[in-house]
Amino acid sequence: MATLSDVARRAGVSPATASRVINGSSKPVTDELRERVLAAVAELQYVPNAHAQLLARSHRSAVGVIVHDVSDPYFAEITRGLQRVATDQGRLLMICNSYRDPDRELEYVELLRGHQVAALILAGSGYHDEAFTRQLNEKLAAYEATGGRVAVIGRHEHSGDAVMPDNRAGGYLAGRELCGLGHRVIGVVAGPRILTTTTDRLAGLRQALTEQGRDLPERRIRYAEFDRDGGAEATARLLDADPELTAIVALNDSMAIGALATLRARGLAVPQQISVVGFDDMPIARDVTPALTTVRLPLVDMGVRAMSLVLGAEVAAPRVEVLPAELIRRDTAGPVPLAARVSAGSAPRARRGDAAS
Amino acid sequence: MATLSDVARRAGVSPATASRVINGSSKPVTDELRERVLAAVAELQYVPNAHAQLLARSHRSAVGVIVHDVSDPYFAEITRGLQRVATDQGRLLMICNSYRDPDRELEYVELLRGHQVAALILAGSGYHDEAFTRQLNEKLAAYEATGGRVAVIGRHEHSGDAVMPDNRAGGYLAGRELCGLGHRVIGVVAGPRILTTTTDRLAGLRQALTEQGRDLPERRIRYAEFDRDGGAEATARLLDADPELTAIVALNDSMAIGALATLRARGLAVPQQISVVGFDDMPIARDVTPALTTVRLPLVDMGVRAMSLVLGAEVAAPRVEVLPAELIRRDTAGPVPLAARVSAGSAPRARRGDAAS
DNA sequence: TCCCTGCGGGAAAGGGCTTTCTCTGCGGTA
DNA sequence: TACCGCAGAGAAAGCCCTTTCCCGCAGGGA
Repeated sequence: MATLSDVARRAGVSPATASRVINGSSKPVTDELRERVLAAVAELQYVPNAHAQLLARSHRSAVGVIVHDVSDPYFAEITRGLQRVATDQGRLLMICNSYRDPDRELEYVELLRGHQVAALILAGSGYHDEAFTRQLNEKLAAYEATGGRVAVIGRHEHSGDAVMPDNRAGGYLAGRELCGLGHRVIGVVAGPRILTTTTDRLAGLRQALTEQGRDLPERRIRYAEFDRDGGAEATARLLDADPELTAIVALNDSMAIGALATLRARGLAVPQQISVVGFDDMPIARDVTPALTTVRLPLVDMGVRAMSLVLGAEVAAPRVEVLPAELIRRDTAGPVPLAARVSAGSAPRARRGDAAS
Repeated sequence: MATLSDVARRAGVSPATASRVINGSSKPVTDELRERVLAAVAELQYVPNAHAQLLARSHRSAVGVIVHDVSDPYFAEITRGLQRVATDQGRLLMICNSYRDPDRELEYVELLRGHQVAALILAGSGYHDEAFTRQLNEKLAAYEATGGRVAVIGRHEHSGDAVMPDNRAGGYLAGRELCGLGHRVIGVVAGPRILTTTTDRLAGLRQALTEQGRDLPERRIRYAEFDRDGGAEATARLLDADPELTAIVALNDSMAIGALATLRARGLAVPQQISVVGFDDMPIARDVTPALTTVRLPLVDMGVRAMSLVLGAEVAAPRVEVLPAELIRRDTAGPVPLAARVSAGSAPRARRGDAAS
């Protein structure tokens, strides 16, 4: 690889001058030398060594991002928002996939710190794990102590800037919608229970049901991976345990799609026999058939906000921006079936009648 | 930020010793010093400066990857394959999204070269653009001249190692399938015509139709963006121009999903009234309703192969691995409707009869 | 006793670039 | 004519590590 001094030698100038020409320094250089340098660069196909540049400049400019998986639509959307702001400000993004492995998350914090990023953004659910949370906070604090900026998206841990989708309110919306449609026996296809996202959404949902005089016993909740196959499998288990289910809330859209697949496989008509509500409103939600009723989160906006926080002026008090959830009514949630409505009261009498029909 | 010499000073050793401890060098260090260094590292929350390390080691280890967009399922799958091999070999991946902008692609080649990557992988369609192709090849050649390895996935440009999905054969399979089902009036929802992927798939499709005595006039092809909305829009235009269409081939699955959306909006039953065949078999293809009949490409495997080529032994002759396409029959392609079969001969007489019915 | 060997540790030389500081030479002013 | 100031170029000092080379010392063999 050609180096800067190769270029300088070839152009018959000092490395300093070559550097100035190449980087468009403010220091003036005569046109003749400039031309010679540029010619040398072209002839040698010279590309500056980024590591050397970064080291010499000791100029923190890149921003580190830790997500579960960029190719997961939830994070893809958030990343789109992050990217938009970063590009506007001429920042490079370093994106790392933790695949929801806490250890890997910790490692990536160090890795990114080592790469001298100007800021760090952690997106995705936090964990109900005391030890991990403490460790993470220590690392983040150490990073902040050296001037690094940190923001989190959708997790509570961090004491500093945060962008929070209103998961709880979203869960509430889903619950209220189904209650309004007359459903009483509602199952939940949930993500891993160690994730705060799962428990937050669940809490909102439970609150809505309670307010409407329904309940949400643990046996109507199935925890699985937060993806399509997890949703399919959890739905199957739910159905096996409780055939009287008239509605399912999936705690994200991927799981909802898995749920729809299982329901289709079992010949259950959606929404005539059973309703489904998803969560997140990822792009594909409108294209499945029937189109998915779901709770929308402003994902791109979340990314935009987080990056703005982290690149904006430093403020003494930590800022927490809560972004609202919104119910998107499409075609997977309908009124409770008549048969189920008859047996609605959970009195044994009604149950028997239902079973006999 | 604490530096190595801070650590060394605190531990009362030389930077050399500190470095050896931290990096687990093969050179032996007494336990006492080791402990002192480790303690200092912990106290100072020391993290090595990655740029300095990379510079000092001058050790090309990372691999650069340029794709259209990692969050596009097509590339997400390929990337999964790349990642798998890279992780096995302890390589870091630097992934860049070109968003199908040739200039950005060129820039990223330089950027990655500057970052001293050991190899470069370009995934995604090439362009019918002489000037760009030449420029790209020059840059790649310059990189290879300095010992860099290069492989491309799904593009013809490069003269070296390549992994090629058999796009042409895939197009052929789609065409043969539809002909076999009796379709005669087949429309194509195509990606941008500047992409070689588009033209390759189209060529295979055209060959199949020709062999079966059908033709594929330009007016039955609509070019649009290679995504959902492009597919939806192109389908609408196609339908407007040619209401007699009984089948649509979408040149990738995203477009196929857009096509299904348009057909649904217009109340056309799939596959009873009109058939649809996609391309790529991305994961969501099985979850749309009806499940998408499509041409599968071994995406993950393509990534695996490419990374293996590039990290494996250097070989004099460039290797080109062609990976086969496979037709996946699901539910969107069915026999041509009876009405259309009657009017199959393009004789005016039959047409009139059809219109009267 | 002497020399050689080998081990544990430090000094110092890069690695390639940026940037400050210094120097030279020229034009302009007193 | 003497001096000042400034423009334009180069010398050199980092930036923070890694790794080679070298040194001192202790132990073992002759």
